[in-house]
Amino acid sequence: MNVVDVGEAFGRLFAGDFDPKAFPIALAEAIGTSNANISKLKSGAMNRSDLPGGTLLNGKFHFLPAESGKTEEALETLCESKATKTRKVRVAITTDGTAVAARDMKSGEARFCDYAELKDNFGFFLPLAGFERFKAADENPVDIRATSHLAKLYDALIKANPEWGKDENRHVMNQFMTRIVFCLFAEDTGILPDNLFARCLTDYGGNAGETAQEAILAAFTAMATPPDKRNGLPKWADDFPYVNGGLFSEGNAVPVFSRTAFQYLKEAAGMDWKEINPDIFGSMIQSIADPKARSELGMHYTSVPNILKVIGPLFLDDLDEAIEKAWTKASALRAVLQRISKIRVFDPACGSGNFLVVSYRELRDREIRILKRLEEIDPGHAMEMFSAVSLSNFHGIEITDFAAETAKLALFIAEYQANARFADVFGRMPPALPLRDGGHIVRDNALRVNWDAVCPPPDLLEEVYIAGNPPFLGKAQQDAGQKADMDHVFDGEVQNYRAFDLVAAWYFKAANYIKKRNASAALVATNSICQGASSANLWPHLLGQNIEIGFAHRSFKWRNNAAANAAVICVIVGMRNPKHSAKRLFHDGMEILAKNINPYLIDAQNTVVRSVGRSIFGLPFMAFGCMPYDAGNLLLSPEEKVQLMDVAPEAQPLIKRFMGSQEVVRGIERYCLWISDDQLADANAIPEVSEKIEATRTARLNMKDKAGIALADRPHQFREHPAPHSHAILVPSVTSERRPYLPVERVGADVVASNLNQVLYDAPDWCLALIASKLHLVWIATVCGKLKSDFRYSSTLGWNTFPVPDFTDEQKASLEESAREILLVRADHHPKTIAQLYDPKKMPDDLRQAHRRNDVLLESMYIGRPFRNDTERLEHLFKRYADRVAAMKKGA
DNA sequence: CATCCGACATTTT
DNA sequence: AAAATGTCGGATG
Repeated sequence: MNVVDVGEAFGRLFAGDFDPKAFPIALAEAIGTSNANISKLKSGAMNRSDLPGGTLLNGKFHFLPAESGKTEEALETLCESKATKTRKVRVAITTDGTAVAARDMKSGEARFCDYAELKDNFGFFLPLAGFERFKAADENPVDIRATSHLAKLYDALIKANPEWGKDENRHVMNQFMTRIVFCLFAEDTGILPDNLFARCLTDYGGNAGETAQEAILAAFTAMATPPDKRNGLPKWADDFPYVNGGLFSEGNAVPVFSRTAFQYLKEAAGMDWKEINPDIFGSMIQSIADPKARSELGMHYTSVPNILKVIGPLFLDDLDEAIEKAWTKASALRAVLQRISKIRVFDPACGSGNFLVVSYRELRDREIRILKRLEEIDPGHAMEMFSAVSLSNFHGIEITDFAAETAKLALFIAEYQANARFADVFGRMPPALPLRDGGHIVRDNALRVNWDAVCPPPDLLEEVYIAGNPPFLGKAQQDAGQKADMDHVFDGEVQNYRAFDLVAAWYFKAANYIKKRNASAALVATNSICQGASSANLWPHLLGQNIEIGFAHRSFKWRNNAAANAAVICVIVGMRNPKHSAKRLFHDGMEILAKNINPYLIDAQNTVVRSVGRSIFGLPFMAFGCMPYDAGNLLLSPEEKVQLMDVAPEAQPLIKRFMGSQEVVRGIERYCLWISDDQLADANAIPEVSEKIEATRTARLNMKDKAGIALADRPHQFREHPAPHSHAILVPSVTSERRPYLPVERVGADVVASNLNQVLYDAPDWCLALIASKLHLVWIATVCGKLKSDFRYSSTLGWNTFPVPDFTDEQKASLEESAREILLVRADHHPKTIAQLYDPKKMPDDLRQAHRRNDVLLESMYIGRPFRNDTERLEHLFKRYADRVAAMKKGA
């Protein structure tokens, strides 16, 4: 049974009306209980429930049918049942046929939905079928639960108040959610009297939330109004103190509550919000409410471990070193305190403020540590000051209204929590209400505003650290506004910038900001900004202005606690003004001290490899494959080919094999129509073929780009239609990074190479020996782009720049011999595919040997012996490359 | 004309 | 659900 099966079973078994007897049996069936056990459950022999009418399946679920409208009570009964505990029940579930209420006893998470929606909630029950939901070890489960409750609340409210989901009302809805979060947090931390808000809900919200709207409205109005100006409010609302700080000042609309919405709100109120991390939940709430991030559900918030990867090497580690040095001297410690008070943190893409929150928390923690130490070594000189770390030293820019609001709230909560820790140690704390001024968050477009205006340049004693995780967006995904932003940042300063990822604009502005100032910057980015074309085109402009890379985290997989993670590989690059201190390079949990960190994030000189149209070492021309541009109309699966041959055998000469990356690597069979101009009349005479040609014409005419529309003129052909040739060497353009050698294949004239291959038409076989070498793989892996972490072969960046010595004819001949040897060994293993043959764990010994001989042979032609390791390979290749480029410049 | 790219997309396990 | 691994079309220079 797999996950899809469970989903289907839920859809099938819970489609009809509710039957209290059949329900638990259906549930048991849906989670894959064996038929034998289902019979026993039916007969009652296996039912371990201690509740009348209940059904309990050991270790799985405990079910109790609820009276109409009483699901909450029934759920409580289930959770308190002794059998639930002793029988290790995972999920308690009840329904009255209209509403469903369930609780995961392990995680504590609850789920409420309509009976009809049960099938859409099957994910909640997956643990019963043996599929555990992901939970990271290093982050707080309370955050996740809180977010999930709030997300559910948000959904339920929008469902009950469809007009609140409209764009024009979004700000009001956002504000409402922020206020709810404030209340939940405040009543658990003593800012509001204990459980005041929860009591307001249970006492005045009605049984199923009928009067929740009025009750919450009264509470909000009270908090927005000083006590002496309140009138017309119910008496109980007087318990709510006046909260200013802008949080409740503007409007105070409250939506109508459905029963489900009310349940989720009470569920959220029942949690202990003291333990909430403002850094995480802030961004998750934001993504719940932000329509753009809505589908991404917290995908892009930066986890605390990742934030620490940025701010640790950026300034915290250095600060810790200073504290360590000063540890025994009060005056030195005071100097560090003074320094901490002058540190400013600036996140130009702050979202809901998690970088700022974590930075604030870390600085306050260090301050508390120093103050504690000062009391030990210099008693009697108590600090007058409460804390020298001011929220006004934290600057942010955020484009969306709700996120900016959340950032202010999150910073306030962080301050409150830090004050509470301070009180734990020193026993004093300033009053929490009314709210004071918070962080300096500007709602604006970071690529348009002058950063100096948001975060004034540091004076002699100050330090500014830029940190953040700006949005990543490839050139093809940017909208017109974002492209205009790119123009605004780069135009006239940098060439070829239109191909950059959007995040590059933040790097550029950050580099400009820190230049010649007591400031440095580190941002999270997609790894593509340190690969291929971006390394060559972007970084020389950043490093050219007397800026260096002080530290970097090489590619790591994006990960946070959101349900669905963004699929991207990231890097973090720290930029600074030149310094003597060590340069730190992090990778796979290791840290190395580098002499220099270059734009590919390796410890080497700042040489970048630029794309060129022809090989600068005289290698044969490598062409781009043929792009169908046909919406699939000119392509044929093996079945379609057979079909076509059945009805129109005369189409045979128009059909060729079609190979992209997959077809080369995994031996997949695919065909296409390949029609030369003089075959066109024949082709059109076959109705089945002419139909496909017409379909291609129509598809092209409907394309967005001009090039596509222009191609409608010759709908019988692919975009590329190379001259006839006798054979070709194919190099897949994207392939797995795990293989020890790049896949490469030699094919005859009967094959069309798609745009997913780079092609050497009619080239000598010694080229194949080059491509199949370790040396070439190392070069490609370093200077070409990647898709995630997989190799992306580029002719202009990789092949045309690949340094080779001037081979003699004998050398070429022996390389050809070596290439054929590899092909022969492969043939011996027929019908194994390249994917199977080059699986790092299963590669056959003879093939490995053939490649090793090829490597030894080739490398000896470079330096008279094989290279010792990849470092030596790269060093040598880069030197040859740089020499060549220098020689060409001289010649030009 | 000729590409490099994808806070991915789709398949495989 | 998580891991593996390469489609397809196009904006850009």
